[in-house]
Amino acid sequence: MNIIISNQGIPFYEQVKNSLIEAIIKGELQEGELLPSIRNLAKDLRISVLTIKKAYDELEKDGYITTKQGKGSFVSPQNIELIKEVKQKEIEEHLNKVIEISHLYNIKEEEIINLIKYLYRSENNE
Amino acid sequence: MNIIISNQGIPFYEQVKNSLIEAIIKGELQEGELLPSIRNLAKDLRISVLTIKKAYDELEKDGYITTKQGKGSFVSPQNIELIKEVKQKEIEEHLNKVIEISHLYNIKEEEIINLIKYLYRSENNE
DNA sequence: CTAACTGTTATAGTAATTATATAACAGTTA
DNA sequence: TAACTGTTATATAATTACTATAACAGTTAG
Repeated sequence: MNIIISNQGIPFYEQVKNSLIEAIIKGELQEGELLPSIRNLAKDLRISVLTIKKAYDELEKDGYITTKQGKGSFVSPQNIELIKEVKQKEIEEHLNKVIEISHLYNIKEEEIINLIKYLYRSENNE
Repeated sequence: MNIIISNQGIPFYEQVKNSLIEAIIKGELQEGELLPSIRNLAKDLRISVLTIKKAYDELEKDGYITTKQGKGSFVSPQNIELIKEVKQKEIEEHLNKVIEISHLYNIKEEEIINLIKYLYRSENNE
């Protein structure tokens, strides 16, 4: 598992959280698997234990992991469909903003669709 | 011109800024037109003069208005194409995030395109 | 010129968020 | 018991957003 954090506006704990969610979704972290201890991860990333704890707390709140004092944090059984729904809402929010701007500038639906097709292919070829 | 601000995470100065940009784009504020004085607008919206000033400062920095001490702030001649380019970059950023999530969840391009067509129509019927 | 508008700037304070170090406390397990 | 886990308290610092107050400065109509 690869977690890289950088200092660019996005809080450290968010970056850690997102990296772990991604790893879980990609299957790099399997159900029941033990996460790095907050102390170890903090040492590896050279940030505070409390910052890692905050990330883990949020992951637990969101149902991705469970934590037990003295034992560690474990990947929860994942309801992929549920996660997908959450992510689809995120997609909708982004698309709504796209459409809001499009209407303001009279950008046609067709243009947006072409742009999506273009971007979709660029990313696939990475 | 209608500016409404609310206390929901988005900074006041951003809301003011965005409202004015929208008004300019829609033509509600014409080139050369005098904007409300920072003091009046602050009084109307019941927020600090300095917050309005911050919004106006950013609008000036971004080329939407020009401000002269003692006279007021005026809508700049708009290079609509330039603005459109800026906004297209915003659109691209949103779409890139959409695509990032899509790839993570194996959501097909077709699904996204259908979603955008659907959202496009819903907004048109408002 | 003065009054009444404009914007500008300085000072100082509050509040929330993010991040930190240190240290003590508590559960688990070999 | 030692060596891991996570938890909690305390204190500090930096940044962002927002505020009030007040003084300073340019513009313009009367």
